[in-house]
Amino acid sequence: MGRRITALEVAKEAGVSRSAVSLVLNGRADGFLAKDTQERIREVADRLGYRPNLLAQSLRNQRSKVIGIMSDRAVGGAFDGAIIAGADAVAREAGFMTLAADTGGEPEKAEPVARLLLDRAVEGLIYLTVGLHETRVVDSFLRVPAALANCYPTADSPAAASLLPVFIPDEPTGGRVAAEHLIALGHRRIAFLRGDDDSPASFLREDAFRAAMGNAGLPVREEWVRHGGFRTRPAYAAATAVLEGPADRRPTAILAGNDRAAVGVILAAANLGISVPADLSVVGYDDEAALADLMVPALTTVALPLQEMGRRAMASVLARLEPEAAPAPTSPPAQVLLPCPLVERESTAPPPT
Amino acid sequence: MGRRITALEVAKEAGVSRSAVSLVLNGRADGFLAKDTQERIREVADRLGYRPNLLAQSLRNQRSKVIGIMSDRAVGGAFDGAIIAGADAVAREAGFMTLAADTGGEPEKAEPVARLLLDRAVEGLIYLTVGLHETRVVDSFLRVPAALANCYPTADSPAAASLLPVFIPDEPTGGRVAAEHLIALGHRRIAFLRGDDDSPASFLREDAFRAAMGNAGLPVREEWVRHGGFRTRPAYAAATAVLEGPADRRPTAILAGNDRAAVGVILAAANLGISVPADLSVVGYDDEAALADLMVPALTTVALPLQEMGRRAMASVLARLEPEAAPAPTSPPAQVLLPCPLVERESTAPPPT
DNA sequence: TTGAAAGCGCTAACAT
DNA sequence: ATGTTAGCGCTTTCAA
Repeated sequence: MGRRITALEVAKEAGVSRSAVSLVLNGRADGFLAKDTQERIREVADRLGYRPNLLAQSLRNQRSKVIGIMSDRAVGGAFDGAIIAGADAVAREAGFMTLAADTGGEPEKAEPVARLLLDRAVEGLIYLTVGLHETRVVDSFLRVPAALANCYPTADSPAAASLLPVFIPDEPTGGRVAAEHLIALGHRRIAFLRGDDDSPASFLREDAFRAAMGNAGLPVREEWVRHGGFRTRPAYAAATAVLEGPADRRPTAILAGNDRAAVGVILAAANLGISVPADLSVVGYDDEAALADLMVPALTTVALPLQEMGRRAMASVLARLEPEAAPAPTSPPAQVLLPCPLVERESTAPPPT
Repeated sequence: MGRRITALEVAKEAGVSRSAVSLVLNGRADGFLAKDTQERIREVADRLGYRPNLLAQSLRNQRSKVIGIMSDRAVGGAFDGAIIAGADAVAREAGFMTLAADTGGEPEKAEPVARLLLDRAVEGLIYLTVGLHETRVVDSFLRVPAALANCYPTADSPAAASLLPVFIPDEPTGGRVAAEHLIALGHRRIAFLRGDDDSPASFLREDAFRAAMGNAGLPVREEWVRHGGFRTRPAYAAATAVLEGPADRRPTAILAGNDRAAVGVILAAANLGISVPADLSVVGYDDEAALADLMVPALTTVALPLQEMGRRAMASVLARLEPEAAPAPTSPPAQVLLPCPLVERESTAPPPT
């Protein structure tokens, strides 16, 4: 492992002082150093393959240019991955790197992990969760600019946590749009499969469904509003129950709790000989990568703004770090709802006549 | 943002020198400092909430305790995520953190990204790819202990790259095991859907299939060996073609190129009224999270050792960093094939009689 | 225009 | 058993 070139060596080789090197490489040399001296220094640095030691720079400048990202599950899932990707892109744009760590699903690890990140001198912190839910904000998050993505503070979080910017999906609108899509296609007999009970999104989506039906003057048949969960198998069972019976007495469309549940619905339909979308329209939720667009028929669904949550959370942190570069809105709203666009694919069509 | 406590402040408060603090906190104090002094220092450090600045430590010790992980695609997918998770777990175990970055799919970014990581003083480097394939190893990877996961060096890589430890799935064995599973169940009419042509895994799996059939004295029907790709839709079409015709003239089992293709097979079978696994057994490959175990019926598949590749790659790097702690095997083989275990679920059964 | 010097927070060899 | 000192690589006054 070859030793790295230091600024001092560049200075020697170029026959100048190491402050000269520093000045030139930081673009502060104009007016101090002769143009050709600057040029020579740059040339030598290049030739020697000089690269500044970012650790030393960080220490000296008290500025690490690193933002910490914490996830509540093992970093690596598709959901948190997309959020991190969004955050990372924005960070890199601004010359920052991201340092990611996860709590491995153990909430009590949040504080120690955050401290570890802080020990590495991260300048800001982002906490994100795989599914939308409440999170207890730990004290470390109040020590630097921070933001929450896909989650919001619990009531027992430190008081100041309520000031943290929160970026979450606009589930009410997403749920409404999904229902309205079906209604606009002409469906009147629409079933709703609610997701897991421990997710706030499940109820938000159900409420939105009911509201949309009400707005359209359509009745909600309670026997068609059932728990389907967030996984394929239970949804398969729920869909089978709803779909049994003659064609004129079953729903012509089903809104599933999420994409995995929608897969269960499609599989159940196939098993019953019901053709999607000719006889039954199916709408998922999440636009889960490598799932929704992978079904045959491809799944119409509502996309979660995963990347966008990451992007916005990072932007909000960065804005507080460099006020001049990206002036924050006068009074940033504590909670931002990001749109969940409908992604129309093949699994929805007008109802059979 | 509250200022952090430094070791000097702890020293003052405890009425000792800052070297005393350093010694105690690094466990080198025994024999130098009185027990009760040590105790007092620890107590004060705790009370003040002192935490060493890891940046300063890294600079001083020339030891950052950080390993860089590079991925060829946007960090966040399920495949690279699992590899990173494995690597990260091993790193954390050893008191290291990981700094992840990706090339965003642009090979020419590999070098600059690696340099960025090196500028942050990472002590080692791991390169991983989402799918198994060749990669041009960049020079930066030869400057520190490094390893490759799920990929191997191209011929035009620097000569020294051939010495890099490589951790890849044992596709030949995996493919063989999949075929033998079907054969052991009693299947004789087995079709094979090859994956994408640009993946070495596709051909490795096909060769393994042919070998297993040969070993069992079973004929390979060329019209049942077709290109199915790695995505659902083309596989759906290929499976439909293979499955048309009367039950006694079609295969009783299909080996798909990967799990997504297997989903296409299952969907195609459903569409043709062929029941899985009663009339047709289906085997996937990859054990893609949130896909294989999510189908109904759940997919029998061959698991890729994703986490294991990450784990082993990290262990290999760490071993060279701390020779005493984890003595490397005398002469580590340059290329390690990691087993791909069969995961038996519901989509396979004995053939119809 | 340049160079010397201080200091970011830490560790370790050395002197006391 | 304790304190002093030098230095990791860098930036930034300040004096020359």
